[in-house]
Amino acid sequence: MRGSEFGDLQIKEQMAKELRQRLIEAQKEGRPLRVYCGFDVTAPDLHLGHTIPMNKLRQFQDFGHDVTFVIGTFTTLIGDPSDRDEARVVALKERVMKNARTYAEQAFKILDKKKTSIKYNYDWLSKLTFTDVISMASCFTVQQFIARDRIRNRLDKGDPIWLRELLYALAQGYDAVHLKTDVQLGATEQLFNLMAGRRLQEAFGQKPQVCLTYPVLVGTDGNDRMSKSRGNYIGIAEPPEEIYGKTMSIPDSILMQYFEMLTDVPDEELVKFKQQIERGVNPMSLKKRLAREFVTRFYSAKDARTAEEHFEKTVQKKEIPDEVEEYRIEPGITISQLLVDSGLTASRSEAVRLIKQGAVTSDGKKIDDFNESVNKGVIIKVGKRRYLKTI
RNA sequence: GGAGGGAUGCCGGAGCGGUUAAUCGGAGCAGACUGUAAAUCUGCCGCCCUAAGGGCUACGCAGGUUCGAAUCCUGCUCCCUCCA
Repeated sequence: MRGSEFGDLQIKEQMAKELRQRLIEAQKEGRPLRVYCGFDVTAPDLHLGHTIPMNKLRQFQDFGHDVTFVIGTFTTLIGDPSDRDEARVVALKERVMKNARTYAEQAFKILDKKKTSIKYNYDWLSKLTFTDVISMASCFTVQQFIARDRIRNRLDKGDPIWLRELLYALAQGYDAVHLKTDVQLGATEQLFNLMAGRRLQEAFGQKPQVCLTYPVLVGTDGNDRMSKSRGNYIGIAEPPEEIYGKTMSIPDSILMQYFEMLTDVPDEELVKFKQQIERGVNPMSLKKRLAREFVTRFYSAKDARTAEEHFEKTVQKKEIPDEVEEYRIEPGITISQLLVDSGLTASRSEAVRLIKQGAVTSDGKKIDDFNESVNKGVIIKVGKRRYLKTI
């Protein structure tokens, strides 16, 4: 139960109790618990936010329980309100199916491949009939939906609430029925959907699942929830240097939160970290530790060291990285033209702007004339970390 | 079927006839500083040009009024709310 968060003490106690009972029962019956967590495929990559429930799944797995990683290939299609014409829905479906595959691959960075079953909820949800949906709908009242904060607020503000959004809960709830789940994990905001699963399971004569919910992870900007579309995410399949660098860029204020929610660093050590920060120790050193934790988990300790060296060299010491992309030029090309041609800047205007801002150097010398010509064999640097070697 | 509201740059959101390439906030980028790609401060943030100047596009779409429109008018498309 550690790390779980319901926002409601009563539910938490109830769930703790049920989980205990369920574990005892399962042991008596000599069977493992069926545990699952579903993930909608809104973007092609899994990020740190996804790893919170995944780590929990892994724990269950390590204790010998059955873990199912459900990819929401159907629920994702319901979720997106912006795509409505036929052609785009088809495209969306293709994209979802494609992304689903990368999800499955990435999931094994955390889960044990041999012990995990991956399932796609399109497989069973798409087969439900309208009759099925109606009978499930009879398990809920509109009042229950209105009682939800998010819905209430939108109602008050006069914002639209799509019927489909309400049906979403049924779809997710049915996953639990189909899988005959004992335990479902999800983010706190998913509580309603998880509870819908309980209700449906009862209606189908099953024992209602235990729900465990976890806090939503704040993104690297320290403000909004982590999501790919906001660009404040760290993807678990990103290159090591990228994971390391992005971690170093999180605001100090969310450092401890990340340690607590995303790593296995023991509590005692975390207490020490907090004390260190209070004593005025530079959070940078702790952040490096955090960055190493991430890279180690998704790659290896060796990759973590390499990424750290890369970071220290290029960012802290501002040295040129070992490997700089080479770009073939016609001698005498102007710097602004080069920046555009090579794609280092999106337009000539941008190139000119950056040069005026003193952001462009050639072999370390600042360039201040955008018509200056460039020779072969120099290293062009734009801003903090864009490099190019002319050949 | 009826009444009303809306569509603005990556996002949010001002402007409601004239220094408006368009207030402001966020994101992004750059510079300074530093303890890191943190924080803070400053600047930039449509495109193009032989560039402290000039040009061209831009405020849902298509026309119109006007010396001049994102701002007014007409039609169209899409969205939202309420009533039936």
